[in-house]
Amino acid sequence: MANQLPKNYDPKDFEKKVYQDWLEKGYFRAEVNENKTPFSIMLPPPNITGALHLGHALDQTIQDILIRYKRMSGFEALWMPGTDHASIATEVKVVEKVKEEKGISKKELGREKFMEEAWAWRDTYGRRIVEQMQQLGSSCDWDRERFTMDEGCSAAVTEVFVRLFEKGLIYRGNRIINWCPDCKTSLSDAEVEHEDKMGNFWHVKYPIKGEDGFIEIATTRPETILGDTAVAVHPDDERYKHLIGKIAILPVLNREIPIIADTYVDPEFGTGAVKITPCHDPNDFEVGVRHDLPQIRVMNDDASINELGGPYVGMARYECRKALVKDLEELGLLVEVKERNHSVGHCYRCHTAVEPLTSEQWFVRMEPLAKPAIDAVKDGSIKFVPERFDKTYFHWLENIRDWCISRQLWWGHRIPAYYCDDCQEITVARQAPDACSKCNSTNLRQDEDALDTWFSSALWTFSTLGWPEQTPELKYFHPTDVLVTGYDIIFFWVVRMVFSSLEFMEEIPFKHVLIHGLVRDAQGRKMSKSLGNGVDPLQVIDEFGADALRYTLIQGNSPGSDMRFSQEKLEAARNFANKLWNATRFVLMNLEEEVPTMETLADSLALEDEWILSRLERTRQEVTANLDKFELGLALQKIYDFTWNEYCDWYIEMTKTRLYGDNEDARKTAQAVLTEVLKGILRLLHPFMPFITEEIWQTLPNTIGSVMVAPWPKAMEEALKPQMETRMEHLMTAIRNIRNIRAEMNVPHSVKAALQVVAQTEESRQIITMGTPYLKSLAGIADVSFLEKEEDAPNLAVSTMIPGAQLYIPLAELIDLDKEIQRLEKEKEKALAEIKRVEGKLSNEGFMKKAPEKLVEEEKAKKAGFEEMLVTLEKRIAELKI
RNA sequence: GGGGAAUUAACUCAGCUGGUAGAGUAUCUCCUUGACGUGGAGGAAGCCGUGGGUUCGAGUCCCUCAUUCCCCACCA
Repeated sequence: MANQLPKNYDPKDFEKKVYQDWLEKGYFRAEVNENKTPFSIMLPPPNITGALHLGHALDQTIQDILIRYKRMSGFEALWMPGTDHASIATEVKVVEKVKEEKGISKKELGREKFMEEAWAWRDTYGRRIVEQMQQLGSSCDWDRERFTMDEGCSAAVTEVFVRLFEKGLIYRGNRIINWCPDCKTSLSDAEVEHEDKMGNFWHVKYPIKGEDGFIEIATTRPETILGDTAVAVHPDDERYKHLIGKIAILPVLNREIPIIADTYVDPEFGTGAVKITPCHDPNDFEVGVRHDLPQIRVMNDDASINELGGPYVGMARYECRKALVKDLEELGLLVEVKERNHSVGHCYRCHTAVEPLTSEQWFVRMEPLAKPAIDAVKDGSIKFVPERFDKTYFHWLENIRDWCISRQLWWGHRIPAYYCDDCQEITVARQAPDACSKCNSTNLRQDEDALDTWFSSALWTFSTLGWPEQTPELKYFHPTDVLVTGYDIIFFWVVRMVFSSLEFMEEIPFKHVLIHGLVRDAQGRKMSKSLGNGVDPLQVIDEFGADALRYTLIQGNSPGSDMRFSQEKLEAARNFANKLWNATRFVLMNLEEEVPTMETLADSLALEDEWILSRLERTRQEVTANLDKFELGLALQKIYDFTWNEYCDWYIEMTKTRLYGDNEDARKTAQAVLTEVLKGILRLLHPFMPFITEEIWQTLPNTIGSVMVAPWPKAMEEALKPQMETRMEHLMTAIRNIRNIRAEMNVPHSVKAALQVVAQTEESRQIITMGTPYLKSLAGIADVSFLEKEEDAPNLAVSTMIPGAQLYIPLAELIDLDKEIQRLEKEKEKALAEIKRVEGKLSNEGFMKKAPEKLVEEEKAKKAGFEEMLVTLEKRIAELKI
């Protein structure tokens, strides 16, 4: 007897060991191998800020399935892992840590020391994330692990910056940007989340200089009044035409500001007169440029009011708002306050309300880069799965504005720009220059700012493969095959990878973008810290195992849509693993020392052997097709159905007669097929549930090495046996019907019935003959006999049928006649309904003319079948009624 | 304001290119049959959101409406 497994499936017994074994054997390693076709996926690098959550688990499970599937299919499969420095998020965390441990600010600590702290953080948390990924079973090539701030990635970042600068696609300028007063840094448009909030709409009147009148404006942010440098009206607005060119007096500050005409103003909106604050509103900034208005920025970096804010200096922005509104009221200049729904931008990291303000920053000119990125998707070079996400992608790129890439942070790639203190020249260079390129001064300062995190992740597909060097890896593995990510970061990342790769590699970064949804809690809510409904993947793994977690995340999930995560689903997944585990135990305990392979069988295959092998091949075909179309949920469902419903519920049960019988050849054949099909299941299931499949694989005879590197099952057209499948279907129908009758008649288990069969066709006779052992073992039949003529059929019996044969079970002493008549009447109703339905179709001229011939034939055959059934039923009922 | 998605059995969701509706969970009945009670056998349960259209035929394609959700947007 071969190996044994413990009675209950307990993943804790082996998951760690199995993973360790894979690692040691180097199975995750991918090399440049010209004899194989490459297949590569770049892991979206998790942030080093924290722990893995279920979203990561989903993201990585999908990638691991694809990678394992391709690896088994003979590709040189590279899954490149890594982590992201997450500039803002990490800096905030490290600042907090420093404050807590040392009681000082980052400025007090100094740049150098601060960076040391941040690197220490990276070491700790970067390591932790890798460990977590390994628990999940992720088969990344860890030898190639990268970090967005490692030497190579940093060199790529500098190279890209310099090249874009030289090409005129990066520039420095004083523009309106999004400012987070809490993180104290600028943000790109993508990093701002807009939220609709109920707020006030304050109507304020500004006096007109030298006149008695006023001009009334409306604002949702009164504190920005301090920075007003004009009032604008529409040039055609009759109400205000006479005021154009006059001077308004800014309340409280008493600054004189012009009343100007600009078509930007919508006369229908608000009062039709707009306060213009060039430093604190993007539109006003444009108006200001057009009219050459002064720029007065009234806020500090923490959004408090600066010295230009007159009496409000030092106040926080909302404090100032309150005070100013009060003052306006006292001055009699506040006309009214209306309630108004408007959208307020928030920082995507700390959720503080973002302040638009002017600031000196670095930008990437987007228009020339966006165009080729749009084309790459339009011409089908890059495909989104599901397709609809290309709309999101196009919309974003078609409306894109220049990308603000500088951040007022230390943790990140420092901008390679050097300022000359003497002549103010800016030198952008790959290496710190010794002297100013213009005046040769050595009074140079490097820009203090760091780059947007996404600037470096945009290069991820090629910076990780050695770019700007033309390494063999880069040539071999790029473009990558699939990018797997959530729909929430299409803007942040996908878009930027595409234009970066097109610009610098002159090719697409990936061929497919597989988009998945969010993992929500059982009530469908987003998982979040504040709700406290987050689920820790490690805890799930601890309780149910990584395989069950992976199963839960994939089962019933279709690309692009969100999913709910619940305890019940985990239990179902665990139960499936347990089922497979026990099926294996069954196989193992029935094997003998020598197990023949499929090639060395002495006996011919039985009906159920051919059937299960045919079904396995069909399943293989479907699963492979599904995987190729990224339909992972469907693929898994099919493996599940085959394993549980066909292999366990039918095939295993049917082999028992041979396994426990005296015929050694038949016994060995059953053993061989049981093992063979189980191996097939393990290989198909391995990408989804790597641990249990490996653990089981190792216990089976005639396996070499690991299931992880076993070949994906090859096509075996010759295994398809449609006739056997049909025969089995009929036999299964017979067995089910008899079981059904027994259940309805409440026949005790101990009572074995005789079965008498009237077979009209040779085929049905064969099915019953071949199926006799199974009718006995699975349907509680004592013996089977054939009747020559229908007239010989017993009267006091229950009956059922399969195509071509009537089956009688004489249970005279047990059956309730009325009940049986009732049962038959019900069947008759069903048959009548079916005949009616089919007749309807067949008498439909259109159907007969236009439907495919095959379908018409099928319907005709069905009709004949039901009519035959009806005749038999009617006869039976008549007989019983006597 | 623009775009997208969802609406299928009590619950959570599948359902590819149109051909008589599926799974898991829950529920009901029975079963300690030599892998598994994390199990086995059987059952009940669906006008596939509304109204129209295309078609011989629509859960599946097109339009309308309703409800819910998501994304985008410089409505001062």
